[in-house]
Amino acid sequence: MPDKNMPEYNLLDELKWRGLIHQCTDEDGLAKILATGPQAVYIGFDPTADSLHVGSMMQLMMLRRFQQAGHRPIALVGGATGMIGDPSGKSEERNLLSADQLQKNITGVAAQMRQFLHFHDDEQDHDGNQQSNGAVLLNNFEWMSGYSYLEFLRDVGKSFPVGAMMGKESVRSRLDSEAGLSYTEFSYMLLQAYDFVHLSREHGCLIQAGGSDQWGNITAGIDLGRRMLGRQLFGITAPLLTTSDGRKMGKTESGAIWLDPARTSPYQFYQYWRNVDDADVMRCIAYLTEIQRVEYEELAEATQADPGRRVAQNRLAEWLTEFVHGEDGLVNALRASKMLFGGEIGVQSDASLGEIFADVPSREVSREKLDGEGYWIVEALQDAGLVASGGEGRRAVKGGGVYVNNIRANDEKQCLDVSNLASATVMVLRKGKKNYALLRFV
RNA sequence: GGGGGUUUGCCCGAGUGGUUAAAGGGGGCGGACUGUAAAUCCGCUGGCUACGCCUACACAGGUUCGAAUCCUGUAGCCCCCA
Repeated sequence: MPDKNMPEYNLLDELKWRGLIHQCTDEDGLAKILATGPQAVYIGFDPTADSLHVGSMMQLMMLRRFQQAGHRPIALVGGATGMIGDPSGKSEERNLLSADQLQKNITGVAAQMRQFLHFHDDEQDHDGNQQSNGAVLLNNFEWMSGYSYLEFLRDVGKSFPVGAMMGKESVRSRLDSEAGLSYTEFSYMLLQAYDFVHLSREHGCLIQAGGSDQWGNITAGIDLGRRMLGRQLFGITAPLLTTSDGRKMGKTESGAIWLDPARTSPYQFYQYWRNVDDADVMRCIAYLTEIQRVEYEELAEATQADPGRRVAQNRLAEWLTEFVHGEDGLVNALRASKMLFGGEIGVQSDASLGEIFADVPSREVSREKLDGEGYWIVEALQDAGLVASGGEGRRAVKGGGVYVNNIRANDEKQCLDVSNLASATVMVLRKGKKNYALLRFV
């Protein structure tokens, strides 16, 4: 139950001002059932990796917002559907995952969801009311694996007009393309549609949310619900998180931004958000954070007035980093940012350097290199992996793009020795603005 | 099956038998400026044990003191005729 003492808060209004409603099957109907009491809401997650990335954050935050409004979120991981692969928005047939990999992915993803959702029914709220909207994690493999092909065709396939399937954008675009569409992928829609029916029947779930690319799958589920159960289901989609020029957010040249700190360190995560374009930052804040409307307006105004200060970017980066990686993660990210974008790196301890430069690639080099005539800087750059060849290294130094402990080195013949160490065993090399590498002398 | 054309560095694209490691552009990488931005401007952009050496203009051979540039063959792409 929603906390009676909380200020009355209308979920749909909240979603609306945040721009989170892209499409909705029956908004008035949805508003009505939301008003009647707690509802179960489901969003499906594709376990394609053992970590979620920022693309899934939208969906998780969506569930979280529902939960905060007193509703029960159902996070569905697609153990079964993941074996098939959703063709929506994909230009090619997907590789199927092995059962082992799938299990690993589900475990990893489920752990991350705890950051966003409360999974247990709380004992009682302070009015003594039973809190009963703990999130539920389900895996559709549970009900799909035992379903025989024949039964499925009789129960589900029978209620599925091919004409409607052919009309879906996801199918059509693939049929017209060269890549084509396999029967397996074509059938994906039936599985997801059936999930909705199953959840409706077993968990009383009437609402499915998702990204706008899920519209076709969601409406398929709604149709199936009407046919099989004679029940009115609802669908709501959020816009995709894209940049102002239409590219998906959360991707960099070097890959996706993950929630798992082992894949994307808090520092990288923080930096990604801090560098969001002015044109995109307010949308990110609305979509991904719980920053309230008043502050949102202030940030928008501040950005408009003086974009150079980047108050909105900083706030976004700090909010998200703390939310996903905790206070420690944020502190580390801030410390590393300060060091990496600051001036000269003075003498540090090995431990603190190691922590700050946790993301930075490091190589071990024999300490003897520093003896005698020293360690030629070009060779050091190569050993650190910052340049591919000696020639490139020389050019980089000549062009003024190489720094040792953040001090520019401009002599290509320079040799490094013990005095260039930033800590007992570590030297910090940098090429250009942001390319760091550590050398550990052992 | 016959005839013609084309093939250049990460990509596009110039190229005279002799400073051609190959014009120009794009991209990439540095630098300046800036907001750890965009735009702009500047430099670099085959390798090396480096004032020198090596490998490069589809591939293999040949003609030349000398070839990306001429000849022959092979392969890829394009066009025309049957």
